[in-house]
Amino acid sequence: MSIIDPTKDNTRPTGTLGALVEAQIEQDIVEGRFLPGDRLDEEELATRLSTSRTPIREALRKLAASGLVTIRPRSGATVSRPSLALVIDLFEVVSELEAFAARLAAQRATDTQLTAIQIAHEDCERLSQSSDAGAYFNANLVFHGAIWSASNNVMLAEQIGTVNKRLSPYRRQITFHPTRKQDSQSEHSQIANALANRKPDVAEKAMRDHVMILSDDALQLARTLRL
Amino acid sequence: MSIIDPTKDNTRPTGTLGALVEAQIEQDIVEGRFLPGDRLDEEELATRLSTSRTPIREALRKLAASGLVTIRPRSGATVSRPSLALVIDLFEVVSELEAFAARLAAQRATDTQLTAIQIAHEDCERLSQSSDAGAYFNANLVFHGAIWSASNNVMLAEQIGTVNKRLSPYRRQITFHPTRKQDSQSEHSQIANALANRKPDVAEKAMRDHVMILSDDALQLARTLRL
DNA sequence: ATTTTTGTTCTTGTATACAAGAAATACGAA
DNA sequence: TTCGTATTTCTTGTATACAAGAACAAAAAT
Repeated sequence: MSIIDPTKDNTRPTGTLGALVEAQIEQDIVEGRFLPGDRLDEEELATRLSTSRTPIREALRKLAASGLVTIRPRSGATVSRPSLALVIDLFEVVSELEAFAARLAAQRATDTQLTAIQIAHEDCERLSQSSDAGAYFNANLVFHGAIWSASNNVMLAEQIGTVNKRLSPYRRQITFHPTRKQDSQSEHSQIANALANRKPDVAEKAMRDHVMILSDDALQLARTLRL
Repeated sequence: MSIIDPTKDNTRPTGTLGALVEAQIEQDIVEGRFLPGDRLDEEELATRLSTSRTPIREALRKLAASGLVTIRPRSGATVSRPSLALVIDLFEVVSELEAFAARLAAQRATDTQLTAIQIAHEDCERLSQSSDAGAYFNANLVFHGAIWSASNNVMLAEQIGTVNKRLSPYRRQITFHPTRKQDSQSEHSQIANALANRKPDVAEKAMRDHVMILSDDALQLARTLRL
């Protein structure tokens, strides 16, 4: 498991690498290379990212503020491992936010944004046939992201993104389910249609249901993993 | 303007003061002693809070992650001064979240939580007569907080709290309007009634409208302040 | 055997030193 | 004067040293 991407140049000595450090750690969590509960040793991270503890600490604080990391005073940082109850709460919040984004998108999306959604939808369609689960996961993210963006509410999009990052450890594995991809696609179609026809109520409901189903799957998984 | 509370002992040499530093700076922003746009000089804060730059920097990073502070690389930190468009977006998000919280509270609040809401409502009523605008502002916050908490969704309550902190510079001054307090109280009554009678739809709508009106007032103020 | 206690080690928390970029200022030319 | 440029100063970014609490392990007592 190589944390550092060998294709990237990590030898550059100067620059504001604090931000890079944060991005790197965040990626490692979101993409599942660090798992919930994993200890994040400052010195270990520092040597691994070839820097000192200072930028690491600052990055960890930021990630803690966003909820991705938990810091216990004098005890170090770990990847957040929220209780099942908290994960349920998070899903509840994100489904409401995404539903709201869909409503706003139906009201406000520009034509360009609508076509972007359509294209993302078609990409999903294509990849739902393929066996590359990771690719479908990413395409799915693009589809949802296009809607957040089409809500034309920057803060809403940001909030959804933050919450989604916290949920990604639990969401990531779901699309592996074979039948789920088919269902998901038909739900996407409903959503895309509602947006294209500018039906806020329909879009909102379709999106809420869609995310809720995802939530249920994720929660079932979380339960079997004895979260 | 004394940033440091003179009643507190700030001479203690040890302890995990990083958290205290963060809380202190956050308070200074939320309570309006630092205004949007104000520069947050690390060394100045360090001497003022009688510590070194390290804890200050870590606190500033955390606050930046929560949106209260903006850090431009190699240029230092300032209190975030979002554009009018962003403030509008934030209000839109928070009104939706609070509306959702009201809906959930109507569905799930325990009897104890309902009475807490009722008591907070009565406190508001009492203080709406008084001339102490700050006291009313705080009572109002308690009333809303009781509802967030009664939603029995920890993450939702947390999110609303975070967004509200970002808006506090713009919200704080509104309750000064004399007629507004009366209207606000009647809106609170509607909300409290809907919750007591467990009418989710009514509670949701009443809360959304209530927050929206506050938003409009705040935005008008923000406009006159040439945000 | 279990539990308590004590000591050691390891990690985090804080302070400080140094490096390096940004802002401000002063100077010179048009 | 005004603009451009060079220089200086100041602040932030990073590394490291030291302090202090927490986790761990070993030993002693029950």
